[in-house]
Amino acid sequence: MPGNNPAKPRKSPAQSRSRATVEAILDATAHILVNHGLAAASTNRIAEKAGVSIGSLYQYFPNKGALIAALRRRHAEAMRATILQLAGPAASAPLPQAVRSFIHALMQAHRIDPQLHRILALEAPRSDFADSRSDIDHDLRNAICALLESRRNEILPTDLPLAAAMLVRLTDALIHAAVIDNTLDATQQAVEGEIVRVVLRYLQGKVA
Amino acid sequence: MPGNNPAKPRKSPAQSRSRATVEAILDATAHILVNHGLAAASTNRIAEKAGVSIGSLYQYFPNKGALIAALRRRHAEAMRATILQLAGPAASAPLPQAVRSFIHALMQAHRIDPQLHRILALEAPRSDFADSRSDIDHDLRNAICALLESRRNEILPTDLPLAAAMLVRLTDALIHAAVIDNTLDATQQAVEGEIVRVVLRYLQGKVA
Amino acid sequence: MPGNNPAKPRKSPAQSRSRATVEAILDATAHILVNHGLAAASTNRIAEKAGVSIGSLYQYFPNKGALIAALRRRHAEAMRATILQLAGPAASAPLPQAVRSFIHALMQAHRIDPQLHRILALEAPRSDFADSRSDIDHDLRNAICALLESRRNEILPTDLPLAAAMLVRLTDALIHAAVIDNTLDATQQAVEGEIVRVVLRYLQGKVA
Amino acid sequence: MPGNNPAKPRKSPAQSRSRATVEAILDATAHILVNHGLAAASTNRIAEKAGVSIGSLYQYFPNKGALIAALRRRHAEAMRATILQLAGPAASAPLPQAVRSFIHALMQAHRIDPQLHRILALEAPRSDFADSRSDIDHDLRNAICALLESRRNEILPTDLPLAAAMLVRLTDALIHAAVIDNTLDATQQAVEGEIVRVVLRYLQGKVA
DNA sequence: TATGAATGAGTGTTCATTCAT
DNA sequence: CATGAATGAACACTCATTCAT
Repeated sequence: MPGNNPAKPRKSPAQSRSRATVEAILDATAHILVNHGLAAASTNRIAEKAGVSIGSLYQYFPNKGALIAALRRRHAEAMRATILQLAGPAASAPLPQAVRSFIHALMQAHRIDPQLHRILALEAPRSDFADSRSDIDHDLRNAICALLESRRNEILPTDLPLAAAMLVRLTDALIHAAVIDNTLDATQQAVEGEIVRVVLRYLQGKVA
Repeated sequence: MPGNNPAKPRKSPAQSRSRATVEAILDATAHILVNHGLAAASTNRIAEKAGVSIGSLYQYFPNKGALIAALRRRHAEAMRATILQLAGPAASAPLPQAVRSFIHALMQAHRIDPQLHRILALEAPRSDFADSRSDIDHDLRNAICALLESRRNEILPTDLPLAAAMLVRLTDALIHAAVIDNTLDATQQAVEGEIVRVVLRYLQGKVA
Repeated sequence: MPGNNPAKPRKSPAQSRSRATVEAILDATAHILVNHGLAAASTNRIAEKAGVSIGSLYQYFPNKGALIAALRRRHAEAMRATILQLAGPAASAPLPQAVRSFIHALMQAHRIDPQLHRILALEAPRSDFADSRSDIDHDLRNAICALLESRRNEILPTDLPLAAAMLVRLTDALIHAAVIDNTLDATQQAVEGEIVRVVLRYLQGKVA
Repeated sequence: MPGNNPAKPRKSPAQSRSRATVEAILDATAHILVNHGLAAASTNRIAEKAGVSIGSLYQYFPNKGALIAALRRRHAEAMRATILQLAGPAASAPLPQAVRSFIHALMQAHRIDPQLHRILALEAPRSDFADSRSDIDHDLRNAICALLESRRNEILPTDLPLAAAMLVRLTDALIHAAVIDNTLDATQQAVEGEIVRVVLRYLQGKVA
């Protein structure tokens, strides 16, 4: 009998409705950010685009900053998942292969929604709330630092935390240039190879 | 016409007054951006700080975007001058020395007004695509590309425009991290040396 | 009909549940008014505090004004009961004693929940003209008028309805100052004595 | 020649324009408070009624509270002037005459704009800013206390500060009842006489 | 009958920009 | 040319109330 399924918890429909609303709001936010810019992303416009009343938006997000932060979190989570999936297995491979996998994973992660990534990374105010960008960077830094330490006798740099921090910034900047700003006048494949070379030469003085 | 001296004056005092007013407005803008943040930089507040009426501000700048753009231009010009002065002479030095000078020049340029640079680079909305940041980057890219080409037999990369573009982005990102965000947990001297190593190993496979 | 006991039950549990819900809502309203102020007393917050859904709140009260009015009524009823209990027996006492008892009863009534009384009396918007404050004042006025008339040869005022009305306002204002606003810079005991003197001198020209 | 009068200071027209705008805003505020109540007095509505843009309103008042406070101040000033003018001369008269003048002055002051007075006294939130009501009460209390002290051997009360405070509250409440709420069922003249009697009997045990 | 997600008119306030003087 | 009073669209956010479930 439809409409009276005792297996489903009573609260479930309400929860799924809520979740759908939240997703619609986040989707609308991303859409407006990407297509009209941060300045155009007013809460009223977001609500309208989401097909939801402004009151509903504020039922789920206490203020605009929290909304942006949630979107940031969602996006960061997607990137993190991609990175983990693609780079995780390569952590124990020989260094050149590990670096190649890592760079590839980062580039793929940046391809999830490059325009959104650009706005969240560059324009959205950092001081708002729960900066997930620094979170992901921090995790990455730690992971890379560990990876370097496990091979400290194969590599040239001695201040490993510094090397790790620099690698994170460096790769991030180059990948942004390649994937997001497209200011490198070269195919993304070519750039990927060149980033690998930058990193391997920095770490080992050679590529192979 | 009485007193119409075609040499230069007559108009000059007015022009120098104008220039002084423009400078006062730009100074006030920079001061407020640095000390109170982008959100506090309203045109009325800028005019007040500059000791000028809001009407006068709009006599010199058609809108707020033009004001920010002018400040950006002025700041970029100061950086460009610093870079030219410090790195120019080293262009013909041996590669390691040239790289060292270049990196040092870039770091000094970022030390002119790091907080202003941060806001202009990351927070202030760029009004149109033809902005001064890409200008300075473009010039830098050309200069470096020329430098690489004049030593194409000493270096490993073969796609020199790509290498130049990557070096610009890479150094900029690392210098920002060191000078502006201070997120590298190391002294600026140490970072400067490490950036030099990244670049030289990328170019030559070795530092010396 | 099985189990249909005509005595009282069947309906009673539902009614008592209703009453309990209403009481919970009124309690929550009073609590929020006293502890967080009128501005914080939103219907949603009241419902939450009462452990009831916002829908249920509107099942029992057609709108917010009715809710406040009900709370006002409940509070007035409590005050009325206190006054009746404390002042009733003294109605037939000699005038000075009667006045003393009356004033004391009024002060005690204002001590039931002074903070709530303050908000209901001063801040909460009165929805319609037929409010309980005028009710209690009206009853009081009549009672006092009767008391004065039964002693019209002992007292100075001749327009007894006017005297009664003035006494009600006068005592109310002074008790508010003493118990609620505490703006008299004197102990409540001292104020009570002084109010008695004001009243007795007005009625008799002397205290004893 | 019209439009070029060098006798008038340059800033004068601007100042008079400003003053007119401020007055218009305060007038509009008072009008809306009186005719539509506190709840209807939104800043946008006030600006509209004043024939002024909402921006202008905020040029002269930093927030709504300051606007209400300014209105309160203006009204209190008018009342204070009336009281001073009518009661000032009587301060040195014999007590009965002084009391009569005082009460009369207070009643006249409350007749300036009774409805506005009612809203400012009862509904407008006290916690906002510069509570002029307490100011005027405080001044009154001090004035009356001084008056009582100069005649301490003619009067019955011994705690003069308390007596003064009570007289202020008492007269205020009775005048409100007479002039503003009109809940005394008597002519204002009759009430005025009766208030005088309350006060004189309290102070002297007799009226003459 | 109870629930709570959803509504949307309305609030106080800001600020880039204009224009009469 | 300079002034600064004036503008008003726009913003982030609230809350009494409704209604599908």
